[in-house]
Amino acid sequence: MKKQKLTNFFEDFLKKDEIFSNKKILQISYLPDTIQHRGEQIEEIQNILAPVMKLERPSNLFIYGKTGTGKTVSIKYIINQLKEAAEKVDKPIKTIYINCKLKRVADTEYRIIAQLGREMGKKIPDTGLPTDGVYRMFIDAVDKKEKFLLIVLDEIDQLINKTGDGILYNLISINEELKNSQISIVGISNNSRFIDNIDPRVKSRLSEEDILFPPYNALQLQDILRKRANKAFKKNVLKQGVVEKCAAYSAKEHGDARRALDLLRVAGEVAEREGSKNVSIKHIDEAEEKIEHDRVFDIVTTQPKQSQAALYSILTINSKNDIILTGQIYDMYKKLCSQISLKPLTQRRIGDIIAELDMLGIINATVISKGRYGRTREITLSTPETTNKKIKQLLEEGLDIS
DNA sequence: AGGTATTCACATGAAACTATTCTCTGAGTTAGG
DNA sequence: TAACTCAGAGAATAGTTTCATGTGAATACCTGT
Repeated sequence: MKKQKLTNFFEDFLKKDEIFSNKKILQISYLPDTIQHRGEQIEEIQNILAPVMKLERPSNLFIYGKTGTGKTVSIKYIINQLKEAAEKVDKPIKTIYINCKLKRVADTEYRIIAQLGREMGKKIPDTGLPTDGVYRMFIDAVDKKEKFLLIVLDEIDQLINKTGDGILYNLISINEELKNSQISIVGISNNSRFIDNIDPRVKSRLSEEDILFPPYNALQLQDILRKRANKAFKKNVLKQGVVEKCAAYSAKEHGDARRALDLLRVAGEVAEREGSKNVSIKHIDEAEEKIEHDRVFDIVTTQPKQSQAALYSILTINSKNDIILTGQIYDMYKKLCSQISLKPLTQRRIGDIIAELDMLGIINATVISKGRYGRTREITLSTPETTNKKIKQLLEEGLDIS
């Protein structure tokens, strides 16, 4: 009896595959073979980088634009083209793409240089070496024979405000040490103000050229979505208005194509799980909710214990009244710590943790001044009541609270 | 009444410290010739 | 004598703590009317 059920389940599961024909296409890692609505920018970048084919050093380039405006896709597309072309005519051109946001891979000066060195074929350990030693290794590797190196640093703003702008300065000055080779740098950043906060000497040299990727508007998003959806979904699966709704939703949020694609994919998954044969607007609403829900849960469960404890304190106080202040949280937190025998952190640190939770969008914390009665953060929760309860339960398990 | 000074309750910043992980180096040890 | 082992010095990094300084506006305190 049981066995029967099981096989049926899997059979059904297979049959359910009536929605997607190729889900990969909707994933963010997918590289489309043509890029829509970014022709202007791509052409501009190509023009700037083109001299490298004649073995002249192209200008350093700085690209900025909000998330999901096609920066990464475009540059990857161009790099691929360049690689192919260089191979064909046998020019010594090498490109390296590094995403500076990747935790524990490329988010410090040492790791960036180590990563670059590895790309050049050196074996560099994760730790233990002095940073300037790694610089030497990298420079030696590059300069061994004549070549042109194009380094793309994606999400460079994350790196800089974590570690300062020393890296950029060093990286730019490497050129002076190289005898045979030359380096050009392409920096990609999400926020355009970032460039104003760096050392002016570095600034002028890094952004010899810069290019702005504007957000997509709703129509462009629709185009992009439709093109990908045609390949990703089976025929006639998407109901009328689905693509439009996805596009509208994301256009509202500063034209983030990544979001829109995600939304479409999750909507498909929701429909699939439901056993529905097509994706309707209802599924999009559900997907929207699910994405947010998943995001919050994911963040909460992956936080370190101390942050979880702080969050739990906030949730506990919240059930009594609605305006919460830093001091109250700290008191509650200390009580909680002795209860679960956790070594309490200082108030200074808890203040930072609260700021972090705010950044992650789990809570809303605003600094307010209450005049004679001091200055503090006023904290409210950004998630609905039901979610809060679930989060609290989750934390109780994680923190072993009886 | 109107203006200035205080004061609260933290925020915010910088530096120093701790613990962990990892490499490199050179002294001491071992095993084979 | 070459190969191996192992402890100690140095580094990088994440996560804190310690110390120092900053801050916005409700109140307390004056001051001249």
